Amino acid sequence: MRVLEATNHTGNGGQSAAVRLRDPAGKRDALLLAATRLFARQGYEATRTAQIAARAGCSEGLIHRYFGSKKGLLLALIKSRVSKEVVELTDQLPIAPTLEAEVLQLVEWEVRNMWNDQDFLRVIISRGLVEPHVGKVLSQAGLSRHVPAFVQRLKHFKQRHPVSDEEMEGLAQSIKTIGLVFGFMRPVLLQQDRRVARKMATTIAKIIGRGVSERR
Amino acid sequence: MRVLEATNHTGNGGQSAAVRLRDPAGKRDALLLAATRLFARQGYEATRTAQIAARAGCSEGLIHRYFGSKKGLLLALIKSRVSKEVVELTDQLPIAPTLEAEVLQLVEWEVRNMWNDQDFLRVIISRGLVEPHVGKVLSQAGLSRHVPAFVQRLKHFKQRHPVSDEEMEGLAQSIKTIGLVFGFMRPVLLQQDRRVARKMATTIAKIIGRGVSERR
Amino acid sequence: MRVLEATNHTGNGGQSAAVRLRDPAGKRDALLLAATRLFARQGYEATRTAQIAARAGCSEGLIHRYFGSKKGLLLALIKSRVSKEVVELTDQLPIAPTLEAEVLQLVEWEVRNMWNDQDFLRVIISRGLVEPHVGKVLSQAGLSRHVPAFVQRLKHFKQRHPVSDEEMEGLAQSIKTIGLVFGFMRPVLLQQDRRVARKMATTIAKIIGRGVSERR
Amino acid sequence: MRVLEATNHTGNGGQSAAVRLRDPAGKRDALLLAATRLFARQGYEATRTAQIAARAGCSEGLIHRYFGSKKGLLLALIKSRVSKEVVELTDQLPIAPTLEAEVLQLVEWEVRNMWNDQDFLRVIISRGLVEPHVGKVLSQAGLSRHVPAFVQRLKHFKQRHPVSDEEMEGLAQSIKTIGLVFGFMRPVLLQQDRRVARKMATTIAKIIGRGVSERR
DNA sequence: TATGAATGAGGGTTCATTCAT
DNA sequence: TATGAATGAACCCTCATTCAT
Repeated sequence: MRVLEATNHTGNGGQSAAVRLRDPAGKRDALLLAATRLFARQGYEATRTAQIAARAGCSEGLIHRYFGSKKGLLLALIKSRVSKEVVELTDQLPIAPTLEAEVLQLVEWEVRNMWNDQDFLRVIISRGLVEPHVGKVLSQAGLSRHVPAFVQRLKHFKQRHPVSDEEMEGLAQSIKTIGLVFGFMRPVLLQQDRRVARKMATTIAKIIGRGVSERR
Repeated sequence: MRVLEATNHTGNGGQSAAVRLRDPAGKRDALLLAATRLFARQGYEATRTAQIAARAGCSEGLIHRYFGSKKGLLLALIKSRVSKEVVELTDQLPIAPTLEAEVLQLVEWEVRNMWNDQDFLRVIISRGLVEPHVGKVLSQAGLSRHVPAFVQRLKHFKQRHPVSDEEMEGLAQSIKTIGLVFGFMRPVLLQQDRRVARKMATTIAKIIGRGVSERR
Repeated sequence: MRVLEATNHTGNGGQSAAVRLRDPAGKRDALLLAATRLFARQGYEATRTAQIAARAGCSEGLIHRYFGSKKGLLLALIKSRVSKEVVELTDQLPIAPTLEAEVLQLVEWEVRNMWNDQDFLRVIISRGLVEPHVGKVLSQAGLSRHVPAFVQRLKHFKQRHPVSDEEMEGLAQSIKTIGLVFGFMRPVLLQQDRRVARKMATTIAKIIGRGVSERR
Repeated sequence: MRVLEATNHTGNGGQSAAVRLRDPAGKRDALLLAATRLFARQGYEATRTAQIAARAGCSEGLIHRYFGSKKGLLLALIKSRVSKEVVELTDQLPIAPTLEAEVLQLVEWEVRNMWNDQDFLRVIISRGLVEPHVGKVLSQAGLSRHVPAFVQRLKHFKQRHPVSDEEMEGLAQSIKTIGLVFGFMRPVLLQQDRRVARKMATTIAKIIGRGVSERR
């Protein structure tokens, strides 16, 4: 019972389905995809290489040919993810009219992102607790991603709401923090209802928004 | 790469190693302690029962006599921790004069607590990602602990700063959230400098404090 | 949940039941009894010393004090059985009027005996297959027991039915053989219906009886 | 007291031991063969999987790949034996001229067979005493095999020696019984001299033969 | 005498990795 | 290139035996 998650990556649509052998890049990707899912749900150690191969629809030996070892597969998986292009924030998210509204929409965006990235976060958080080397990449790929972009956007409101650089950084970090906790930790780890978590995130976002916009 | 961790952790000073001690409760505790430490640093799967026994200064067989299995040891460890008495908050932390100051001191207290509980958090977070059953206890033992007490304390300021119940809850949750991220996730998982993290927590605490105390 | 098969062996009926400690001979017997039953039903290797102690209502350590080791217990068990007094055959079984009737009643008696001795036979047969030393005692305690007595009884009919010594011996051995197979092997090992087996034994006994009494 | 039993039993003569042979069916058979021998001589429990693998000339892991577990190996061994084709009796054993001679030759044939099957009988008898499920197969594979064929052959003499169906069945069963006791139990279990046992079987066979052929 | 806490050698089994095909 | 049969190191666990109490 093989689950073929590997779809055509070569784009040679006309090829017979039965002769889909010889597709190195496709198998590589299939292995990465299968490993991400399985490592995320069962943990790295509890996942068997045989399982990964089965899910990817190829043989165990290929894991070693392509990635050298099970650990090599894990590292490749993380690397491939980290090097993924950062989506251009402004392209998909216009700046809000007020600072409070901006904080709110950024928090909501983050919460959504963290939820969508849950498989990767599961892998990297559980491994990061054990392998310091892996832990460090979480800064880049998880909790610092977009922070400069956030700061950039928040600066638009500096005129009306003069905020120190320190507070600006704090604000951006809060957004990431809330995203992590209410988009991932609570719904995924604690299995809290997702809507409840999102609601709470919104409430907090409002408090924070008020905290930076209101000045004595 | 096997780390052999000592043999005498029971603190029975100059006693010869060959002596066969008879101390059920002591050995039980020693095993729980050793397991907590090792599970925290290497992960549950990567920790060998032989290692735990060595660190606890007793034989491997005892793990199975007392806890049935390696997994039983993990569960006992979690249970014993969860059932630990919650420290009476007010006893050690007088209520601050202003709401802002209270928020600040609670955040600092939380950050400190999370840091001190890091071994337990490491274990329960990495296991919780894999075993849903374990994940659920984190709600009680980690992220909801003290929340009612926080709310209680914050109500003292209701007169001067009228805050809705929803916001009150959000406020308490923020404190836990900041504690988790800046007391544990950043310094432990991301290996960020502890003082930097604490500083950032303070900054955010101030923003939040202002957010609830200032009203339009 | 201890099964106390050990009843009072000291005969000091007046003793309080609660103070039944200190009864060496009783515990020894209880251990032998428990071991026989368990070795018989589960096999020697699969039986745990803890199980034996529990069934005998005493501690594991006692097995080693009394018998030195688990194997010592097995050997003691066999020895105690072998040295048991052979019941005087004639006391309970009057000689039949004819040779055929005598063969028949001896076969029936043997079949019954083998069935009653099944626990001991189970132990000694399964161990005998593995330990040559143990195997040898089966000759004495199982398949040769009473053979001389059988021959003695059958000689009463020599006058009317002149049978060679060789055939006399063969006749006695047949009786043992039928007893073993239809009193033990078939009902116990093959789980054949006991009455069916007994019936078959009777049929064969008659053929044999005829074989020695009829002469050309 | 560990007995190290060789390494090369596969009969692949001068081949280097380091060569990694690829021969699934061959290894499977080698494991079954090695296991039969070892289980027979030392008992199932006392036989180590490492020992079996060594004797079969392959690795321990293969036992689990092919048979799932040590117990699976035992069951496979029994099954493969039971399903073996029954040799056509008439092909190798012409019917004797008289009933007495026929009984005699069948007994001798059975005694020989039981002796030759001793390894399988050792395994199945000692296991059958412990596992009822296994015990049942002995009926088919041991003590009932050929019984119908015996009856068939004996019917040839019905004209001259009218024998009831019941006696016919008893006669066939006697032959199996004598075969088991004098071909296996006595020489193997009791270590009685084989020739002595065979002689005794012959004597009894004659008595029985006379018992069915002579009529009043 | 009797207990049962403690031991530790050794077992069956798993699984990442290798390599003949 | 791809496979999966074969390996073997190392794990968790069992249990007869020892010994402090």
